[in-house]
Amino acid sequence: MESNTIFYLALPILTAASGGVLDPTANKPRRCLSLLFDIPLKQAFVYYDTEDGAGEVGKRAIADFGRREAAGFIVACLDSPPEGVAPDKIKTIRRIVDKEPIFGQEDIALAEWMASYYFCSTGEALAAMLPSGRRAAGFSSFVADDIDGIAQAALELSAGQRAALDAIISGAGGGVPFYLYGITGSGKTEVFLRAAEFMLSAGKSVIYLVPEIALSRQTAEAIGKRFGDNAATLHSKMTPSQRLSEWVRIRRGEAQIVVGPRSAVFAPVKNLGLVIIDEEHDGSYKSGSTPRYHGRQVAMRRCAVSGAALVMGSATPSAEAWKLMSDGKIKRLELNERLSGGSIPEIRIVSLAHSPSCLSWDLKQEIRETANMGRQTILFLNRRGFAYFYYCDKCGFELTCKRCSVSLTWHKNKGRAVCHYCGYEVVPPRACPSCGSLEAGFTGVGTEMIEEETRRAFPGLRIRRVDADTAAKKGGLEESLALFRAGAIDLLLGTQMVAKGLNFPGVRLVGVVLADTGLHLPDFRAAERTFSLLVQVAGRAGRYFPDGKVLVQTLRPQDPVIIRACALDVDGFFKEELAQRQILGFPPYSRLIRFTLRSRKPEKAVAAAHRLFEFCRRLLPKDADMLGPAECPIALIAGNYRMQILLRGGSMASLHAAAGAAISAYEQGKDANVYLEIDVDPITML
DNA sequence: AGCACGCCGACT
DNA sequence: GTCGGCGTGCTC
Repeated sequence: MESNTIFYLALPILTAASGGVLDPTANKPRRCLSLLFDIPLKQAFVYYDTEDGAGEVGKRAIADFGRREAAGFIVACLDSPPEGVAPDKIKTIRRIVDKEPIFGQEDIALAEWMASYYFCSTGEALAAMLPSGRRAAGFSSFVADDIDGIAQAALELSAGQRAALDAIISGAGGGVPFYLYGITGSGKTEVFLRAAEFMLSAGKSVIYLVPEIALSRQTAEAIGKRFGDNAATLHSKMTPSQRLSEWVRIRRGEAQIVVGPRSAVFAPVKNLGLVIIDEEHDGSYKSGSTPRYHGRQVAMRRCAVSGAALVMGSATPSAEAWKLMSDGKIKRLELNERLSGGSIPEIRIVSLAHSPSCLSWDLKQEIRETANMGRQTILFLNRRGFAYFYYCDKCGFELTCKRCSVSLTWHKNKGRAVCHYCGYEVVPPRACPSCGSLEAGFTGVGTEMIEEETRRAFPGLRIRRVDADTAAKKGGLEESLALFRAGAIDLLLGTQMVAKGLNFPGVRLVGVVLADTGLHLPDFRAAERTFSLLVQVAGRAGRYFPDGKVLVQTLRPQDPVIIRACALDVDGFFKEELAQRQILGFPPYSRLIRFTLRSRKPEKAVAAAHRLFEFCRRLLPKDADMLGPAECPIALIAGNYRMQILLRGGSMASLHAAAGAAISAYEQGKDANVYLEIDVDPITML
């Protein structure tokens, strides 16, 4: 502020009598604070501390920053202004926010590690570590609450559970993470909870990570029942101030077990002994905005630094975890008995090829039968909106990129099908390249369309659709689920969100409307996601309704992914999938760094992408290559055109170093109107 | 990132 | 004549 200068110039005359300029301490160097802000600038800003010298490392401070006021994180205290900063430019802190530091030295070290690994600023990393710092934006995930199972300890453990628990608490891994692998209902949760109880009794703290959607108030309550005041939860329905008060409780050491989504990995627990990652495969562990960290990666770092144990678990591990288990870098603990009594339901594959409707005759028949029995149906669509892909109705042929093995996406304005990994494009063939049929082209399905058809086919049924739009209204999803549980709805239709209804006692039939929609996404993880989703649906469904049925509709009943998912053949799936990944050079056989360049002007984004590409090309290690530059699958978002470059290498260390060098070179003389986004270990590439 | 300054197009 | 678009530059 200019007024500051004026104020100081005017001050001596007014205050000379009371000390002011004549004060002998006036020339003494003043104590300075180094602040980091939650902005993409990788630079600290120096301020004078307040008169009382309340500034301390780890506290937040409000300061005049540019033309506004902002809260910064104090990361250093200095006895005098540092060289290189003009002393007359230094302003004084407005006020100190915290009575006690909210970050310790180890937290700042973790933020610095995040900043270097994820190419963000340390200030952004610190902000992400606070409960109310950034909005926790969760996406797809899949866990039906097992409230009773959490609240009450099982009386006796199975042999498998006992063995797994013993391995974990004896520290048999010697620093190697554990993986609890077992079908739904095999009692993973109980092992997690017992391991947690053991750590607590040993005076150590526990962080229990769950997917975003799993963290309802009910789950939190069940955990509270089991652990009492010892537990802190950070769920999505909490207000920022509630989260902060939980945070403070944890930091004071009043809660030793913290349950929460990915951001809970930063919980400021004392004496961390164990981190649990439930449903390890879940995509919501990866942050979708800066800093784009992966909860699992941060957990591994925290555990490595602190010596804490790490235990993950899922019925459908990620391909990364599966490979690490095969290589012996993660210790696999297998649970293969089904404890909860439920049996695997009948899972039937129904072909939807040549069907004029998206509800097959078989599915309609089963819906009718279920309704006649007075029972309920769930129709499940694994992708919302419309997914367009080239498909031959006659032979099932699908147009994919030869280099990347992902579906090509239809570009109406270009009149071409484009690969969003490498940029390859073709004019879609008029006739099917495989069988010559003319019944080939771009097709798609969506929830609205299915709702319409279902209502037409079953005018007597009480049908409810839940998706992102309807659930966005407050209580929309909860209300629908409550009505469904109460039997006031006969058929529930929707995306992932309906999963919580899978274990309701009235449900008899689960119909997966189109199992292969996900398979057509331009993403090398498409098969993995589809597989995981189907196995989870089948597993959950069979848990509580032994007479239940699962009908899986697909355009490709012969697809091995679909067949293996319906047979719950996890080993078979990964054997083939990993072989495929190895051939194509995708993770887990390589590591990826993704650059996204966005700009108002398409040509600027393109030019910037090519400039960055050149730097990368010159700096890339020998075991690395690049895909792109290509348009992003969603090329235009909010008026910004987006281009992407994918770096792919054998080791993250060398790839990361090259990426860092390329970014620095690119930043010199870059176009101000192009924004570069960096995603290390990306999991979605839309 | 956010915010102000500054310079060119369609409106009360 | 002005309101308002977004390109440019800066933040101790």
